[in-house]
Amino acid sequence: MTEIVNKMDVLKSYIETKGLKSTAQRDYIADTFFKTNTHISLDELLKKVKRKTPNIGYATVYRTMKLLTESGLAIARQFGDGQTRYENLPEDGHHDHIICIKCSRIAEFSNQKIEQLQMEAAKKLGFTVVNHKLELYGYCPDCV
Amino acid sequence: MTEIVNKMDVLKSYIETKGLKSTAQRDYIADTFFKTNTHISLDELLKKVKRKTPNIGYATVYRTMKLLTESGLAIARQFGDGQTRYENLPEDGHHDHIICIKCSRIAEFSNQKIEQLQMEAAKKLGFTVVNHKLELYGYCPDCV
DNA sequence: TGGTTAGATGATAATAACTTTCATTTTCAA
DNA sequence: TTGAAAATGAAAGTTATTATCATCTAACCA
Repeated sequence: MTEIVNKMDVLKSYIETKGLKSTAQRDYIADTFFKTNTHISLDELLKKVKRKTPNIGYATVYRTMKLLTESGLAIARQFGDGQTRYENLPEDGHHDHIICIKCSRIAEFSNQKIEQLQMEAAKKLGFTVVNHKLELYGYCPDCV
Repeated sequence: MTEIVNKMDVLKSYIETKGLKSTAQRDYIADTFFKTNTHISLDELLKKVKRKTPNIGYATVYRTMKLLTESGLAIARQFGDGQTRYENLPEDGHHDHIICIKCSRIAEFSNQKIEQLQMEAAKKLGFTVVNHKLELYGYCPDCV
């Protein structure tokens, strides 16, 4: 609950900083997204939003998610199915994904040791890491 | 040199197994791709191929890369620029990528310890890993 | 070897996802 | 309140990918 309020506040302040205006549509789309746990696509989010407000258009959802991505409140990801999927900013820090190649189920995990080794590997090449993406592909317990 | 011959042989046997026919166009596209070190897009590969055989069409390049991907000789990747890029099957085992978010330079690295930790993390969730993708994003030595 | 046929090709059309445009509506600071 | 700036929704435009279709060609066989 406090989570949702906080994200909304972050969004509000981002909007204010950028000199944008707040609208009912954007608020509702953002709120709906913030309450989502899955990696949602634009079409899926649009469908969800339309249940209560049928007159919202695809473009508005698109623009809202673009804004949320810019502000760091959403993360855009490509899992290889040809669609961009949006993920909520995790409260408890970064996590990685493991995707079942049979049923498409996505589980999450995080491993501090891996992160550390990544940093070290990058450093060796003279790179500075600001972000990373780790995806494992395999079979989930139900599909093995 | 032997590398290219081997990959061609693998392709030939894959074609035979599947009951397909061999063609000059496909051979030339595959050969060109095998000699490529970069993560090449369809358009880039088409351009390369057209230098010697201008009458080859996009569709043939597309279909050839699809075939190479199916046969495991190429790896399709999405680095987030909206295009699928194809990478040669590495001789020396799997590697990961580190991408400069300023100049787009892509460096490669591999770390056995990371791979091992991935396996362990997956196992904890009951998953079996068959593949993975690790990308670090940051600044390269020239762009820091 | 020539005929047959299933696969391959190249041009083009069709999709699908994403992005932009534009007329209109809404927000909000003065 | 009002007017400039931003937002919206519908629709059009892009871009990359995939499918279609009329030939063409490889490869097997009589």
